Amino acid sequence: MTKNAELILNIINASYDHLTAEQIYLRLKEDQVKISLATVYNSLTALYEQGLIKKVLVEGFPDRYDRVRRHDHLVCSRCGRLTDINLKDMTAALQKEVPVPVLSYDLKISCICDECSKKERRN
Amino acid sequence: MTKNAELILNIINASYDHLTAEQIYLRLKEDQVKISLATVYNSLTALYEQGLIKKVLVEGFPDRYDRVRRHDHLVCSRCGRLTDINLKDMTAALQKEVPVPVLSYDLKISCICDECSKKERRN
DNA sequence: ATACATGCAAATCTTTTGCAATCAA
DNA sequence: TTGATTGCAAAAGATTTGCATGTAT
Repeated sequence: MTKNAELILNIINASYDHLTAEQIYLRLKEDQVKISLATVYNSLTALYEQGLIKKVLVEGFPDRYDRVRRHDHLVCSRCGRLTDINLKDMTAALQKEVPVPVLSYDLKISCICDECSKKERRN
Repeated sequence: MTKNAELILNIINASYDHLTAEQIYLRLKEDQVKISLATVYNSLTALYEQGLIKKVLVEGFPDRYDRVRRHDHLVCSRCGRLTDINLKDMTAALQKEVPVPVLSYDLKISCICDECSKKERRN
């Protein structure tokens, strides 16, 4: 684990913001860390392959990075905002329906976030 | 709805294969349809915006296109293969846990497909 | 005639890679 | 010294776009 990778892992684990590679890069620069975007990407890939972080893919947005602790997501269908939600683990229930071993699952719930709701009510 | 868009919609609705834009393009060419890849992409975007098809995003794979009828997916974590699975609609149950209206949800179950299981047992 | 659909090539965006320079053990 | 890490710039892959041309009503 390189020092840079550790910094990046800390940022991800300390934030609920589902940051993109570029946002992580900018945050590091703000903190006066001398690093390139390529190194951010490479470190993210390494962390991902070690299972230390997760990726969240949403149509129309660059990959966002996330903690590994199990949780689900609300996705705003207007602005793409991701919000964590802690639902009960469904692995066992899903396993009853699936003919092969369930390794994990990914649940995204589509909704309209408060901010976008307000915006729409104004118009 | 243009003739090309209709052809593409028919391909998607007639296949369980979760085709990529390029695969759709190749399938059309096989059928002697004169069309460009750009038009395939443009038509897919139009169909998607009209809510007539869905996209399936999986890490490391180009977008794949799918029917709109509600169903969930098994995703092979080795080869990326997508398999439809018909689980009970969970919208009502999720709504009880979520403080904003649930528009829809997307559930991907990670597993290892039969073919990859066999391959691994051989080695 | 008008508006839309098409195809091509170029542009875009995100991410990955080759490689030389640098750093750390 | 040796091997890993870094940064840069270039490449890559997927998708979108500008624009001139073609098509259908």
